[in-house]
Amino acid sequence: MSTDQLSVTFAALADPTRRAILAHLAQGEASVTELAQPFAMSLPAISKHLKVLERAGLVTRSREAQWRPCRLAAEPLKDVDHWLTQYRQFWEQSLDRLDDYLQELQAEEKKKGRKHKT
Amino acid sequence: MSTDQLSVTFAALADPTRRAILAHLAQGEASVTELAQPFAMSLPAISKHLKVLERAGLVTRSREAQWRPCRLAAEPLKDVDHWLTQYRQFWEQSLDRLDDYLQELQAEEKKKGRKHKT
DNA sequence: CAGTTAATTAACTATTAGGTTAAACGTACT
DNA sequence: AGTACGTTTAACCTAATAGTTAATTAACTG
Repeated sequence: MSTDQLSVTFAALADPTRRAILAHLAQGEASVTELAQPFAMSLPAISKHLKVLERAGLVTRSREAQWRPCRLAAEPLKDVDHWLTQYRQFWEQSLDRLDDYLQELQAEEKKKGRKHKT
Repeated sequence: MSTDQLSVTFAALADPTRRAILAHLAQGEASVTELAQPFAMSLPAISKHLKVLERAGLVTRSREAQWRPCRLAAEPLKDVDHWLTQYRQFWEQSLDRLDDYLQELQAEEKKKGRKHKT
């Protein structure tokens, strides 16, 4: 795996379990066992997923007695969002083209309408 | 690797070579050799990267004589953008909090101001 | 038809990812 | 001190990634 920040972030996001964990954390802090609960997967597996998320900077952890509560950290997602901006025109553009097309259709309809009226 | 669309897309993006290829294609259509040119990497390696991008739906290809020109397809990026929306509040929120803080400071300033006036 | 150019496929190698079970660690409870 | 709870580490397995070189396919060119 590449080690640049964006690659590490994308790699971390390329797993449904990890994305589900992030979604859970979006609701607020949670312990490892809590996070593991929805999955048919051993605790060490979840622990590894968390480590991946942590290395990507998407999760931070504190210590509280024997628990290691996890929190969402959104900065890398912000970076992804920023990276996306250079491509946004490509789907907005096609919407614009669809818009153009629809407007053209409407214009056509108007013409026909006029024709029918005359 | 997981086979759901989003995982496949993120995995495809988790490589700097592939992201550079996308950036190149954002400038317009290009052949495999053209795309390979900036990299110190064999052609088959690029071919494989292109296949990954193609499977993720990020690139489409046509045939033109012995060339197989590649084009950017942005739909999966749109999906990523959409997925991100559920997290946008997390970095906008912190800006809001900064906003709140600044407003509080201002309010404080006003109070002081009033005090001085009275 | 022979040769050249563009790209892919095949076969191989090394590394990493994602999972397992079993053992160890750290803290709290009695 | 001993036990229970929450979590991580160790050791291992399998499959997938990312790269290589060599051979192959496909289309144009003289």
